[in-house]
Amino acid sequence: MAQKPSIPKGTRDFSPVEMVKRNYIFDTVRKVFQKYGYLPIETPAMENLSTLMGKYGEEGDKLLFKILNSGDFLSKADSNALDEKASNRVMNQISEKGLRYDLTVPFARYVVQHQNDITFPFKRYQIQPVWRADRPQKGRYREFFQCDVDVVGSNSLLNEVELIQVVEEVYNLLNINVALKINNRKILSGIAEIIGASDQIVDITVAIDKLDKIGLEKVNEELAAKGLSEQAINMIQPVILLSGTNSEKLASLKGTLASSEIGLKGIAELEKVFAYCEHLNLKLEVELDLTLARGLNYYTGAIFEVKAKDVAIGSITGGGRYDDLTGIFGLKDVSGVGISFGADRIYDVMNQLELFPLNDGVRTKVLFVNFGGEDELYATTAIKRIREVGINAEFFPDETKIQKQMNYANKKNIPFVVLTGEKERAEGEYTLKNMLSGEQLHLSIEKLIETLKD
RNA sequence: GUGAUUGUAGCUCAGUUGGUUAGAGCGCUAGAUUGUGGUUCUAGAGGUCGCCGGUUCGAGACCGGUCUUUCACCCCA
Repeated sequence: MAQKPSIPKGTRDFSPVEMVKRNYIFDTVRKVFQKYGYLPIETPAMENLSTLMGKYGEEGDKLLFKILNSGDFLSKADSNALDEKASNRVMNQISEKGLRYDLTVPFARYVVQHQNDITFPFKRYQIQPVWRADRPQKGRYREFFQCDVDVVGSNSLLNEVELIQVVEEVYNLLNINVALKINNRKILSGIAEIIGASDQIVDITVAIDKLDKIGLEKVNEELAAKGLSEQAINMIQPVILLSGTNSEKLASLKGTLASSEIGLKGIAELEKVFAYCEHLNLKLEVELDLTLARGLNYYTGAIFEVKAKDVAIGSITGGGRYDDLTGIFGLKDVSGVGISFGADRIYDVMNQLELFPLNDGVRTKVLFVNFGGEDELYATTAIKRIREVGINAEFFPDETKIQKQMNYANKKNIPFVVLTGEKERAEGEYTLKNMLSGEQLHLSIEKLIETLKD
């Protein structure tokens, strides 16, 4: 047992059964992304730490996987820092690369680096794994796949609306019941502004994000613990407890935020997005949720989150608008908006609800039993013709007992088996066995292909 | 990072207050069946009880550490 190999905590192997299902998800989102004009890119698994650090907040920095420098890295490190066991100082000297934490920041880096080759607005999608060093738990892995779609170089709210359409179409195709929650960072900023706590917007959003989980009282306690005055906490109560339809909520907010220019701008943005969605007659449930904050500190406008309605697993898609992400890398005034589909959580949801269709396209339809000798060529020739018409076929590579070969077909769920021994070869025919019914037919090659086609 | 929790055959799990040679079901291999799988019958293989250390005459069981699993918190897809 001790010698048994293993994989790192929070990572997983994907066997054929799982990969067929995973690819179904990837193929579906890819198809939708392309339909809306997004094109694929890929970026390296590792980035320079300077690219990654400081983009995800303090918490995010801790969750970055760092890669040790090559060679005798310790001899180049500051011996004082080593003696003092000052992890942070030592880390800077022995590691300059890290595994990417998401796809958005590497994308911003990509946009800046390739700005002269890119035509804006630039619409791209990216389906790759990301890594986070937090403790695995339900629906949380250390290595997982994100499917990102982003548009950069356009301020238009049409992009927000389009992404909502993408969400609707993807989950419609996958047959998952979802609700999209939307908020706007500008409204949150407005709220912080009117209570005179603009610098504490992150604390405030993090706290009110927990309303569902811990309840109003605890949220208020947390706000107080963060140093908000009683008066300030009182002022935001109506905001936290806002209810009604989206337009009712917005109307009420307009009153509360009347004196905040930025707050009103956020409201106007949401109004337009809602209006367009209504016009397009989207079936997707889109709900304004002021408790939706999201920790990432680079969002500046819309914030999205999608939850599966039938499974409790946290959000399965998230995103938002970021006005100045490329600014950190030296390219000003490029606004972007994007969302990320969490493939692994979507998989978990679909698996739990048994939503995966039988995927016949990836299954072998017919197995030829190997009789060896001259029969091998006879079979190989027939298999070539069967494959030419697009039917998945395989030939058992070794001449072993038929029992074993039949069993192989059985285990792989192959619906048809062809027997081509001396008898068949002499008659120029093929014995086709239906593995479900057990029925056997003697057929010419033409009839065989015809039968396998339907 | 904090607090719990799990680990015995390939898989799912039994294993009494510490006591001889650690079991079951499923799966696997072989045979019954030399051109027929999925059913049935028979036989067989497969374990350093996660790892390291400690207590004891004696540890799968008790203690410490470590890794792993699962879950909550923080945070997040």
